[in-house]
Amino acid sequence: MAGPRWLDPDEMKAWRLYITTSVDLMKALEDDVRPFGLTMGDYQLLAMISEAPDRRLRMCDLADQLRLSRSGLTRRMDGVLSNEWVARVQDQADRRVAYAELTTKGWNLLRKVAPIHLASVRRLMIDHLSRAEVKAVGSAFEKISKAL
Amino acid sequence: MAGPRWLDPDEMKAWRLYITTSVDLMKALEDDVRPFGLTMGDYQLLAMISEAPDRRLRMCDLADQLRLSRSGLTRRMDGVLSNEWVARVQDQADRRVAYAELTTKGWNLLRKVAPIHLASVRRLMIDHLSRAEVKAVGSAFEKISKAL
DNA sequence: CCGAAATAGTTGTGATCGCAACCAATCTTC
DNA sequence: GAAGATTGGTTGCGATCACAACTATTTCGG
Repeated sequence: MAGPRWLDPDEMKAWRLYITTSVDLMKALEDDVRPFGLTMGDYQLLAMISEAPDRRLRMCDLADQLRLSRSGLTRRMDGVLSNEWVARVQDQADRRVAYAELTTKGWNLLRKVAPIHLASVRRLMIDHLSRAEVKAVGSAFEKISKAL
Repeated sequence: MAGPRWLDPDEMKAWRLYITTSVDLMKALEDDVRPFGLTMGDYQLLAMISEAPDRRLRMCDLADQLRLSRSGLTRRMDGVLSNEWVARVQDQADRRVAYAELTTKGWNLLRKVAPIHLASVRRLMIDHLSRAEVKAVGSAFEKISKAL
């Protein structure tokens, strides 16, 4: 085991706190959207579509952005379709393609939930950080993301 | 919607990159332990036990540290038990209690995999960050963790 | 001490999600 | 323009995990 350098205390601290806290943080965010009948998965799906032109997105692109497999997205759509937050629209030009389109009902729900979710993100994370920490977290994950 | 303050660009960047990159990062770490027949869940379980006195831990404490429900841990144990990486040891004093104890086989596996996993953490995350960013990530998640 | 409450762990059930296999539509190549 | 490759999406299946209900053991109040 001529192995790689071990992690020094700062590195170990960053790594461990990041890993364990991330799980807790996600559960806390989940708790805050549950009263609206949403999971974080649903919320992120709605939010993602809402930012696309015409509030619609190809299934394919949606899956990529949500980091879901195609089959994973198909199953997640079941829920938001039956709740009529999202409608399925078949593309006329390329008949393989389906769009996920936010309904008025979905849009209204999102407008209601987004401020609550935003407040959660502040309360649980952002508001505890100094300006420097916010910037450092941003640049750190930007670098990690680019390297992936 | 007299709502809370929106996120400014730095805050939004930190939040979004953190959320999306975390998913990708976890998948990449998963890929690196898979060749050893391990999931990250298994790895974290083995690592957690290995650091406890006598390399054994009460099921209960293990579940808390791994952020698993009790039933979740019971099911996860199935895998590591059948692979004989961990043994189940009943407490004689309190017969409700079971310990998860790392076997020699499990310990040998962990010694082999740990350096590879460590190298992954460096390659995928730590080595891309400046010293200041490492410290900032550590202190940021420490604050978030304490607030939870 | 004895019954009630608390604690440790497992099992039934249902949700989520990935992989492999599949079907359908489009594009490519000769 | 037809065969083969590629792309978009769904379905069968298995893995993971949480919640609720359950059993077994221990602890506590009176």
